[in-house]
Amino acid sequence: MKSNIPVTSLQRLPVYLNYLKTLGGDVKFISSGAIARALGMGEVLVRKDLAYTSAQGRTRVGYVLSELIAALEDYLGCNDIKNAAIIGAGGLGRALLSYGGFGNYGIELVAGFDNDSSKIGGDVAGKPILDIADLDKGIRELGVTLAVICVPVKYAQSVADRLVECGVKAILNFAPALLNVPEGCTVRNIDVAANLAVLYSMS
Amino acid sequence: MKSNIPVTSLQRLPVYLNYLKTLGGDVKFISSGAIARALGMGEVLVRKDLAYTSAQGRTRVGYVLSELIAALEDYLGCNDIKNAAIIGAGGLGRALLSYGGFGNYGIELVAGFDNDSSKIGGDVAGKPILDIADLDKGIRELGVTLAVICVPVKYAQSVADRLVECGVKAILNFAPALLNVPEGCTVRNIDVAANLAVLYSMS
DNA sequence: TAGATTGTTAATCGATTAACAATC
DNA sequence: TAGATTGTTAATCGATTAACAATC
Repeated sequence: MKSNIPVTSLQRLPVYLNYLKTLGGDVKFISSGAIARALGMGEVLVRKDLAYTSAQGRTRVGYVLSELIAALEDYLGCNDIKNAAIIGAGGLGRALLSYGGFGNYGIELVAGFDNDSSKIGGDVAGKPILDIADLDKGIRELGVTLAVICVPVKYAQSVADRLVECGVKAILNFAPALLNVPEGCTVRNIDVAANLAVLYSMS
Repeated sequence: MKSNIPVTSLQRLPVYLNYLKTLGGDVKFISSGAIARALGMGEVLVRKDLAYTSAQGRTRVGYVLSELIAALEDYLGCNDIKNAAIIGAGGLGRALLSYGGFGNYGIELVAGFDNDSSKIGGDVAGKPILDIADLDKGIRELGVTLAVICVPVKYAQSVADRLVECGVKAILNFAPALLNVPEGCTVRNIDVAANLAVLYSMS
């Protein structure tokens, strides 16, 4: 959808946004050089990345901080509200339901799903836990387009199939499973243990 | 440490390992082509990646599955036991303490740390929750070299500083903060909300 | 043998960096 | 004006892919 931005650039945009938001209200302008120094990157790369958005720098001055933040938010779709669901209300699923950071990107968590009858009907941080047997109905009725899979690995593929079937466009998968999904749905796996092992191998 | 393997290759090794482990006990050999097809990648890339490990394929046959798994485990250090701690025993921290997947990579979770007196002295999944005031002492005594930061963003940098001070070599950071650490310590941030937003932008 | 597969060398592709003109 | 900064074009670098010799 996002024309021709490299994925690597796209992945850096939230990093810029995050950093810019930490700057106090007295900062009005910021240059690509200053951003680059703060983030330990090359300044040309910063300018190129920012150029994919609608941000416009001013020569001799840099970028107007508020405009730059707005451009990044706009590009990342933070102003389009998107509904998301957490599938699996175990420890991780519940932690994510309680996490407030999704709102920064226009993502609204609308429900969790689980198969445990002691959880179904309850809520976490105000978000209802629904019966995973009603996943399809719930996803459709709530207009969910993003999902996070936090179910045990053996259920992950069937959950993904049902999500795709219901029109979910992007899935973040915490189960250590390779999910097979058709074109039109984007999946990303996050394997915390593997990440830590790789970090260790790098050090 | 790992000579000259590209980070991109290194990050794929756990994916191969995971896939290979799902293959039933009746599979004795596997070719790079079969792996590539299953994972949707190019077969030359698979061979190149595997060549960084001690794996040796056999012409006409492929790799001996058990040998290949062993080579990957060896390369990723799954046979060196490394002690890890989770800093912050909120929802996410506790979920990670309960997660059994670390053992696959030779990572042993030895403790959680928190500042909440109602949690200190307790345990999660058999792992003790220690007082974060004693972080330095605990990390040193327990021989922790890997850490996962799950504390609120405002504490993240100071926790990181203390971890580095105590010799922690790799940090996985779930707080949405840019951590400043010296050479010799590797940090990786995981921002679940940003990941989901990027996925959405890609679709 | 013919065919399948590995491992490596060369070619391609894409992302990052360097150079620089434009501008205020 | 001089200097700082953007945005873009060209060069470099690194990772992926293609080609192919070796082998069983």
